[in-house]
Amino acid sequence: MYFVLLFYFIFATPMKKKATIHDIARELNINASTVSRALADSPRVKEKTKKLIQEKAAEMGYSRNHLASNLRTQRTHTIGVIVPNISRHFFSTVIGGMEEIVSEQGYNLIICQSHDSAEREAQLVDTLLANQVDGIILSIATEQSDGSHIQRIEASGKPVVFFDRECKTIQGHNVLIDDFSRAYELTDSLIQNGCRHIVHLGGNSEASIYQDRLRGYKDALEKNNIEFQEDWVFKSRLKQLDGQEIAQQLLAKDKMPDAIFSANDVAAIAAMEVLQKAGIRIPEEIKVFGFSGEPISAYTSPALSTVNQNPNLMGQKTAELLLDQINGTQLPVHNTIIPSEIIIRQSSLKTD
Amino acid sequence: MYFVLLFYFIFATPMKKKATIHDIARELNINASTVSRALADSPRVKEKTKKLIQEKAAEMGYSRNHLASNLRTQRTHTIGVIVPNISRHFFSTVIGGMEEIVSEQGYNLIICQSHDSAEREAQLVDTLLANQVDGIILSIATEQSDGSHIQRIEASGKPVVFFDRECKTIQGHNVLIDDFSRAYELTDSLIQNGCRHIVHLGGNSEASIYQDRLRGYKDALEKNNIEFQEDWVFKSRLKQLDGQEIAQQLLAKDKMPDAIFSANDVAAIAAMEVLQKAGIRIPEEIKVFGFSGEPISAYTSPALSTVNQNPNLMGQKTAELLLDQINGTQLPVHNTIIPSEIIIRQSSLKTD
DNA sequence: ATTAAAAATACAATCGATTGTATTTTGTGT
DNA sequence: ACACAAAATACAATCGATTGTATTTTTAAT
Repeated sequence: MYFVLLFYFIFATPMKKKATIHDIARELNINASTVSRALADSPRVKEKTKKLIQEKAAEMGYSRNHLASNLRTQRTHTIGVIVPNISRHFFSTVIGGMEEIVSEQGYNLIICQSHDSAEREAQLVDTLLANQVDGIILSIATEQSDGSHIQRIEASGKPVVFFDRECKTIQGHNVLIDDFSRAYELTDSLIQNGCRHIVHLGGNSEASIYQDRLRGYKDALEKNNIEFQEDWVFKSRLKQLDGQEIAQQLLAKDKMPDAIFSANDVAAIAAMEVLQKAGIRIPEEIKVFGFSGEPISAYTSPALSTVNQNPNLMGQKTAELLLDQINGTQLPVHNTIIPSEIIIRQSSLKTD
Repeated sequence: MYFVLLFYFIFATPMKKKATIHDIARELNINASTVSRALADSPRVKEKTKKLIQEKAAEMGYSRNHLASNLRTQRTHTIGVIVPNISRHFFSTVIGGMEEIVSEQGYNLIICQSHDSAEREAQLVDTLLANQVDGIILSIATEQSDGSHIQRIEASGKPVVFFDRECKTIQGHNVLIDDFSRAYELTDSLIQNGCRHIVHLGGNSEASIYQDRLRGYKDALEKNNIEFQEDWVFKSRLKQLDGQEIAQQLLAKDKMPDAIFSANDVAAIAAMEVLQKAGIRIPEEIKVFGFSGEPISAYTSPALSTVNQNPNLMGQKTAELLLDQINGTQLPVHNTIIPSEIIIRQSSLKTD
């Protein structure tokens, strides 16, 4: 037995026991509650003993155990964030914006990726709730789901804010851009530049953003007296491969479109490359318009027209809204619209 | 008093008290410890009562409180990650790789940004330690520091792995690429393509990666009998603005260089744009080589030569190494080198 | 039926900090 | 010096789950 202890101390020395308030209390012949109050700078402790305790704490390398503190106070100062994919520029920028806001108030973010899987998203929600986060920020997976995990958040009473993808399962705060208007504007811009046969690369039709972009497209066609054609719409996950495949399909057709409106930049760029390799000139023969404002879009040749979604601002607003809820400033549930604008570049311009 | 309670229940209804193991125990006239064991599927509980308990738990919507559990077990299954900036493609991809690995073993990541400030980094380290993370992954800020916060990690006995930026403060695991060799190779490649006057845009000279890239550059010059000139090296933070300013400085000189080796892509692209706007043709008059493999580099015109750092793999290896340490598989401290390769594109090619 | 062994469950301490209440100490006025 | 209020500190319960030990119940063997 002693042998084992010896063994333990020799080989596991890094495992130093951290000092607790009780250790400090013992050293000073004082009660732990006083130590706790002193370290919290409570007026209930005499200045002199406060100083004594704080010095001893520093000397012993004390650091408050947040687990214990959080358990007692029922607050963790931690916010759970679930996004489809952290390495997409849009999302990492949104998160950057959130971080700016929450860190000012001493909050931390736990960031998780759903990879657009509803099942994983549900898992993550449960983990976050079990970890007692103070609130959840969620960009819902495009994959269809019964929304039961969303209801679990609601049942927990924890504040939640949705961004980018609107939540229809429960009444909650959504921070969005006006996908419909931007889609309308960009489609209209293509038409003004002479396009009459505009193909749309759309995303999962369960997701509100893709529904709205499609609606904007349809509406612009209608207003310009262009008949909407079902087979001009290609639905996919809008990954690089999807863009490439759809471009191939277009190349195989008798009649090529004179424009492509892709619901994201990744697919737009992929399609553009395939078309160009096949000898098609952009924007002369086909104009292309993307969506989501990836930084790459400025560097493609020709530069890709797209939509700036102000992701940093979106992150800030989302975080502010959540903190307001956490702090009890009960705001009426509503949707916040973040300003956005279409960016017209070479790829969609008229050429004479 | 009752009135206050009434008020509370009417207006704060979302605040539902979650069921605890004690609640379940009370309902079943059983002891909480048995409930705890049943939910952990311990063999010490009869199958019949286990089922009873699990059903009741489900019925009451029970969910384990990780705070309490973590406090007792002294493990949080949470890993703290500190990176300079989450929205840089390299880092978000590294994090993606980490997440793939740790989520398999039921771990979560707390992701923080240091913005390359040593002070903020130190703060974050303390917060993470106070939150009792099971380990820390760190890409050290380039800003100089006394390294005291690194020593605090060591003192805590918590496992730590460094990646991308080597830690010289303490002996620890580092996951790196061979910056020296890649810098050597790319400089040599420029020389083979006829360049004799190669300017280097370097980063903070405290950071090992920038030291090594500079060394590779110097070494390649020396091996090719080209005299190293101090004023060919421009040190900066390698942001967009830095690249632009340095390009302006170059334009103002009597004799322009015939190549630029930038220690990152952002500065390389910024410089390239300024030079091109001034009428200089790339790669005909000046060849440019970047570093870090930003996706944008493939889309600039001309496409930018760069170095692929395999960030996803780097994240995976880093996470594996940390988990090994957490799980007690004590590996000897060492540096892990992730394969990397130079990507030669249009911007650095010889033109005849 | 008796009893030892094995199985199942109950008890109680613990993790570390917080906080309402009780107690002791200090200070003031007379 | 005494009473009394105010200030400072101590006590003890609590947050919710875990776990070593003690106790009760069940099973099996004689």
